[in-house]
Amino acid sequence: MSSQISSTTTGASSQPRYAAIKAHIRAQIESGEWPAHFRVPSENQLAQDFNVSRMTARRALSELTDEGVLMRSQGLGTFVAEPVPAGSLLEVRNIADEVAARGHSYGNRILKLEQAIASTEVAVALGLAEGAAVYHSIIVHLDNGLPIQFEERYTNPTLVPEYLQQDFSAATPNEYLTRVAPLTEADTTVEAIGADGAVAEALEIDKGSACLQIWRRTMSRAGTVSFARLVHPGNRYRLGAQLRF
Amino acid sequence: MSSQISSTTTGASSQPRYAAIKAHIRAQIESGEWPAHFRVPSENQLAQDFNVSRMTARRALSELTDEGVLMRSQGLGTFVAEPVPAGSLLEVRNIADEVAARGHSYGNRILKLEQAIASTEVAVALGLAEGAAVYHSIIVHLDNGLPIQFEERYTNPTLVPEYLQQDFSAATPNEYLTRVAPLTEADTTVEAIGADGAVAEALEIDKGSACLQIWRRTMSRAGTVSFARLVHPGNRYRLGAQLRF
DNA sequence: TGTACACTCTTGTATATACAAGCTTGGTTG
DNA sequence: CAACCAAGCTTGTATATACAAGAGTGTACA
Repeated sequence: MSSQISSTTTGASSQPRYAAIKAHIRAQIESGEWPAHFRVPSENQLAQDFNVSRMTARRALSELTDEGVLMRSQGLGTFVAEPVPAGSLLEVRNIADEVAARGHSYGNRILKLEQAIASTEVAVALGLAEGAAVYHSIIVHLDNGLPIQFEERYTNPTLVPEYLQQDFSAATPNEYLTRVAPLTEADTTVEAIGADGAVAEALEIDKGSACLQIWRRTMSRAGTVSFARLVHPGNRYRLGAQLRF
Repeated sequence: MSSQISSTTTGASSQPRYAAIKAHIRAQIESGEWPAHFRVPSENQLAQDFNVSRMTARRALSELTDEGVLMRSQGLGTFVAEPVPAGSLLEVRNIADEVAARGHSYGNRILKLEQAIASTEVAVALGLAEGAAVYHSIIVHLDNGLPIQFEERYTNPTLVPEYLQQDFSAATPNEYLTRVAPLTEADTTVEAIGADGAVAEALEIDKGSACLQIWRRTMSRAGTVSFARLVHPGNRYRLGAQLRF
């Protein structure tokens, strides 16, 4: 075949060729032509359609995947990703409820559930003495099987002595804590970070990829109940907050 | 030349080869061996050192660049990026001061400065009637010449009638507004978004790449002064907030 | 009937090669 | 001395090719 449209060697007159392919795919998605879960043409198909090599078509698909627009899986194909879900910061809502509200299935993986010794930072946050015993849990929350939150939590054992005995596959820590110690106040800190090793592995993303990290200290009438670090993959979450000061 | 260490064709026994190169570079940076602005070995050099092709070495460098670890520029080389600067959400600080506090040079580009008609959304935010006249400005703020904030702002002309006459290359809108209408309150919303076309162009990043977007409505005793949308490239900014409720 | 195997399509990794284009350096020339 | 130009480095784009590995399909054989 084939037309051999213009120059064989590139030249990059103005924009690279893979950009045109990316733009085309984006347009199809934005116009609604290709809905979520739609199967995108294969690398070879795109290469043929746009008269470029497979590696060039591949680059377009790879970049869109990095940007969260597409999802790929070896042997199956490339698919339009779901739009990023939106979560709320202000209401300290249960992540399981958020997922359910989207009509998705909720799941979690309990990576750690133990008693530990408070570091200086944790002790200060919980209002305990350094070296005091605290409960430490690490849980990954799943939305349709896909990790969307890494939760590392330190809990005050004097206020919630039965924390370690809970079945967190049934009710999330947040749900349990708000039930046994109704919260009156919370400090929250938001930042954008690159995933470290442990987080990257747990969330099944590349080390260093962008995440939203939330630090939250929840307080009840009796004192500081819990100190949590919540990390969301940037690609799979969106976060809104109304702050007032 | 060459050793031809093992198999010519890949095999991908466990981890891809570019991962080893990425890990090596990360290790050098984390150990402090390669400080910010350090010039990383070239693609050809790495290819030789690790006994891979240039394209494989290139992949390692490209991915680390996407992740914000490195910076590349054609003709010059590849360099270790500065750690992402941290900004504050709570204190509504002047972006110029933030930049100066880091010892960097501040600059800006004024893309738009005009009178406009309030859309429904803007009218509601500013407490004006739909269709009322508002001042509209778009400014890009630069840190050492690199765009770090896209600021789109709607200002209430009844409270700040001389807004359009200001020289915003000398004092940022924020600085001017806090001087003429001391703020008493602010609503802020934070979310992670993919850059749209206009933002991507202004911030010199790829369309769709991750950004922190802040909506902020500032109020003074006399009423709502201004409604701003601030977009930071995720790679070049970090944001902290203490929320309380 | 049912299991195993081969075939085919997909994405993933890796290489060798070519040329484009940006920046620095050094030499040549006016 | 200054201006210009060529050489040599860098990264950026593009191709053709090869093999690896995951997933589905269908056929042949026990």
